[in-house]
Amino acid sequence: MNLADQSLSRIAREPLWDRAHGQLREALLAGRFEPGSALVLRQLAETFGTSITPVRDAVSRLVAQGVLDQGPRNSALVPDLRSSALTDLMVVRTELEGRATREAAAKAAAADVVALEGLLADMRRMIAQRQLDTYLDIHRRFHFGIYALAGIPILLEMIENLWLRCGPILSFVVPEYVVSLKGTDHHQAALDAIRVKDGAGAEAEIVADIEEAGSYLLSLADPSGRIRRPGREGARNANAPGVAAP
Amino acid sequence: MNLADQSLSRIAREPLWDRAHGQLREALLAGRFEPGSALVLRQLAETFGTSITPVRDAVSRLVAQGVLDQGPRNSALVPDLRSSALTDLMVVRTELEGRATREAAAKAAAADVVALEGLLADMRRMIAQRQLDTYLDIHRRFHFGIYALAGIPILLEMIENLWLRCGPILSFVVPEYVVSLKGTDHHQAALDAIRVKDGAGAEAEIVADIEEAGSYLLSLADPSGRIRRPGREGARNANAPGVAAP
DNA sequence: TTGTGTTATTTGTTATAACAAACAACATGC
DNA sequence: GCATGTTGTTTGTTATAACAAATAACACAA
Repeated sequence: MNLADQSLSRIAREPLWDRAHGQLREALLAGRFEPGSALVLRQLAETFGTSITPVRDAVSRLVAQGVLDQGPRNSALVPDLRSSALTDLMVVRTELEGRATREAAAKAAAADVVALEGLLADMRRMIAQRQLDTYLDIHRRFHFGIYALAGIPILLEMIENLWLRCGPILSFVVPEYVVSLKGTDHHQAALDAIRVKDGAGAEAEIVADIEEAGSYLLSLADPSGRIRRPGREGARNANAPGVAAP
Repeated sequence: MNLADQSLSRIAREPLWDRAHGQLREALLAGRFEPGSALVLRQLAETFGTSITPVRDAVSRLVAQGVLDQGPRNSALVPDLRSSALTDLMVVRTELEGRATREAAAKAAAADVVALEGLLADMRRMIAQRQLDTYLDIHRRFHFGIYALAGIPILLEMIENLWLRCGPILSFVVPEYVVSLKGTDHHQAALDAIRVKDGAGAEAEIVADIEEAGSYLLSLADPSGRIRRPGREGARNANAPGVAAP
């Protein structure tokens, strides 16, 4: 055995399609894609500085996951959620995230609760400072921090998939709903319930959190059922804004 | 308008990768792939009579859906379910299929129940005649017939994904468990509950059905947790047996 | 015999080009 | 003027070849 084994770490090889997939995922979750817009392979390939092959791979995986819709001509569209689709999504989310929370309450250690408490404090700070982009990120880490405690990888994977499906409109809650601090009390209450291992209580709070945010989003629907971004400024650029080349 | 509109029907264009994806799906569900075996792109391409491009597309979609595992070198493996993974899968399945059944009971019409009763009769006949391959198929149609009544497309899609994940070992229940008719009473009871719109009762029966079959599969696990096919005859051929060229 | 370096083979990844279907713009004919 | 056919452009699909990483087989030296 030589010195190398102690100081050098494993080199991870990440294919281009994997990086493209990751970037698209993050962009979706941050709401940087306009609902209803089409993802054009050659355009994205140019943005990423690759050929269309890895991009096609990344996009088709997203479609397979149900994160992107497939439009006419097998094109990939950013889902333009309607009221009914959102309602359905909420049914599955409450079911799965509720169950995960219940399991988490049974298994959470004191240290886990402390860590989550820290995230909660961060969330409050981000709102106070109007750092709404990073708020969304920490908020996500808080929820998934709970779900991870359940220790059921497959459950976690499916919940992640559901969030990705909501991705394009998730950020719609920021300007108005989040700033009014409406969700935070449910978060705090859920965490308090987890601390005392009250599984049913924790589940109820998380479900309430999801349904309250869902109701707000539903209230944004226009008569046709399409859910629109509440802000007054126009729609952002449709294709891969903010997605830096790898 | 001319005669053509009345006699000719829409021509559906189905890409090669879509057909490959469909065939792999069916083969998985029928248990024609040996758990733990690797899917080799060039081999499948030759089987299908295409280049590797559409095959790669189909396989990568399956991996993205979590239906296939990814092994070293980004290769695609038929999942070799261990006890813990199966247990986790059962948690999510009972949660989702239970909810779907409850919703179905609330919305089922008399005609729906009649149709399901027919499938149930078919299932009994298939067992009696030892047509176990077609039994599995009708059994699947029975379950999904119920879940479809819930009228929640996203829920249905996720349940389908869960079945695909169990696919490689689903057929393990056939030789011993199914023939003993252990599951059929739950099926009948669930349907009876749906008929009288007893959502909770129907849910309980479906959950019991899933958990009973799950327990049986769990009992097949060897000391390492790997779940083996109960029959005495050796493992079937690893790569795409019975998958006809398109 | 055992450890090590080399080579051949396997297999997923990427780029590229040819292809085909859909759509839009335009021109043509009644 | 409106319907219809034509053409060009856009864009996803497929085949092919070159590539790169991992693995296995083998040869050679200590």
